[in-house]
Amino acid sequence: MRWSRLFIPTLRDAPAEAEVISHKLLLRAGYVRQLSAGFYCYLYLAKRSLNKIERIIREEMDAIGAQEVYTPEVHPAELWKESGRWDSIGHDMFRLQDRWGRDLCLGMTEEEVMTWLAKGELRSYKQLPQIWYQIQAKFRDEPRPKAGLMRVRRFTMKDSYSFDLDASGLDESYKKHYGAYCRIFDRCGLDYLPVEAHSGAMGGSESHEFVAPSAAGEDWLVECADSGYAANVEKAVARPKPAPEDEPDENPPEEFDTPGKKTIEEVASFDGLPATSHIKTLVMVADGKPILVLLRGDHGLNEAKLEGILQARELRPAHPEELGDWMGAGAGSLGPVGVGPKLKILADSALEGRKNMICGANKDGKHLRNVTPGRDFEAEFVDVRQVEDGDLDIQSGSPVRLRKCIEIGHIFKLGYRYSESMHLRVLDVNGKEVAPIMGSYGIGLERILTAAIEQNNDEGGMALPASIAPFEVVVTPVNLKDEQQAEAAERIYADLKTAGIDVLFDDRAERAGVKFKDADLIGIPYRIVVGKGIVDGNVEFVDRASRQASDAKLEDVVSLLAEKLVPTRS
RNA sequence: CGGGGCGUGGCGCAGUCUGGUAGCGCGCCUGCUUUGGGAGCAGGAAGCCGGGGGUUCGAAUCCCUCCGCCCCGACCA
Repeated sequence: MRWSRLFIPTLRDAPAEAEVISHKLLLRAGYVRQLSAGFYCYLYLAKRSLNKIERIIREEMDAIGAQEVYTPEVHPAELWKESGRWDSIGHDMFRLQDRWGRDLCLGMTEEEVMTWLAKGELRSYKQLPQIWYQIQAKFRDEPRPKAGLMRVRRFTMKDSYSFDLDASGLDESYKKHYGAYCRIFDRCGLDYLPVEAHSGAMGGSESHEFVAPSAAGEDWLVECADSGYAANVEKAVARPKPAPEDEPDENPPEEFDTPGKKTIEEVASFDGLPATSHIKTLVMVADGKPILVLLRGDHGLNEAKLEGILQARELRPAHPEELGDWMGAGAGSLGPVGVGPKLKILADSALEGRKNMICGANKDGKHLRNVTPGRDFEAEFVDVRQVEDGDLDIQSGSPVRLRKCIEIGHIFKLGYRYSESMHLRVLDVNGKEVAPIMGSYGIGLERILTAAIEQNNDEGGMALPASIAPFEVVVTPVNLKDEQQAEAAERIYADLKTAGIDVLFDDRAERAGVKFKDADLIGIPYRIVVGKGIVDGNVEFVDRASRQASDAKLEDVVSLLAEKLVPTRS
């Protein structure tokens, strides 16, 4: 394409609304423009790049035998009522009504529609397994869209769904996706890794997230270099840093005054014991029912774990009034002694076997000392602790590390949740009705672009991997008024096109500096500069990412580039 | 939803405190010169100062109200 005819509105200054690097560069490089919060227009360059990502995904999905389909973005409410998610999802779902007042929603994921489709058509085990996928807009009314394309209200998703006769079949489908996802992200040139993940509102047993480490990410990845362990922090387990030995005495609990001391830190510095000797008492409300959750004073609650243990749909901290009603004291003076069996008490496993700890007395301004779990209160011990940097890995015993990352894909074993709730059945080999077992698998296309930019940029702009850059190479004549340069540049452009290379020809009547700056900004991986050297038959070949430049013969440059592109094309 | 910030030509900003009829840089258009890392000179176009209401002789500026955008938190497949 000839740059002079294209709409690539680059900016010298980043608009003030942009904070993260990828957002700034997407705007500056003329990739996107924002329509309103969480809604973006994709301009020519972004669309080209997304098309390439789409193509890679399509090739790899087709390669595992998945079949591409397309379902409507607007869904009738009935389907979502059938699965129960019309009520459980809440404000994240865009809802609307048609002219007759019938409830509809915009698709945020497609388990319901795909299960409906399967229900109408699948009759026999002989038709299984099936994997159906689509690449389509998804809508989620995020409470806070942010960071450019990172968290938006309309995005493009590759979503696929597998239907198998039994668990081992699902294993197969799951493995196929796992492999396809690795190949997709490899081909997109991302630094990424699969991690064990929390299956959240999707339900189901096994789940992996594919994450791209990046400071701009919103998720935390827990990893251990020695064992290779990697998990989302929502799911991660590790051994906590040990607490000092407890006092061995066998004294009963004793109340003492702690006027105005509310946080663990305040109480600890008041009573002189370390935070690890305190019990943090939280009152959570799970589907309307109060639960007491206990943690070591220096630990934090992992709500995802708790939600999983309780199988709760909705989990929230208790309101201050509720604390008064249930506990007789406010936050900062709560404790488990004397509370059971009225309230269910869950204690984090780090409290198991501990003695003589300090907790709130359920009287404002008072705490108890010499509190021993198991003796002074009964609790069920569970893992509800949020893993922290420096905790010890279960396998290797080495410290784990926390890193921020961007979630780019997620695969779930759904089990029978949707086939049961929506009554999907096929006949098995004995002529008996059975529910197929399902999996669902998603990739966010814009997240791939965002992660690629976050991972590949410098002060000059983006340096996208060749496989997903909008163009593979830009041809830059330094001075178009120089006939020899103009002619050579035209010829290289034509030859590159003939060779099937995705080439952008910067034929604009701009000075060389402007062209270089723009080419760097929009992130084209290779640049061929046609300048004064052309009198000796030389052009310059520049690698965007490394900024390394070398001379090449005019007649060699096309094959030189073609060779470099080979690994990016498979 | 709670807290904070912002809204002035396409982009970045000043002007608002102390009311007097809008300015700077970049970009854009025309011409000439220039041509290897965002050129120079000359000329030019472009703004209901987010919307509405009020105060005032007079409002970008003061008051009320609504809207939008960004950040932190809550939330989040």
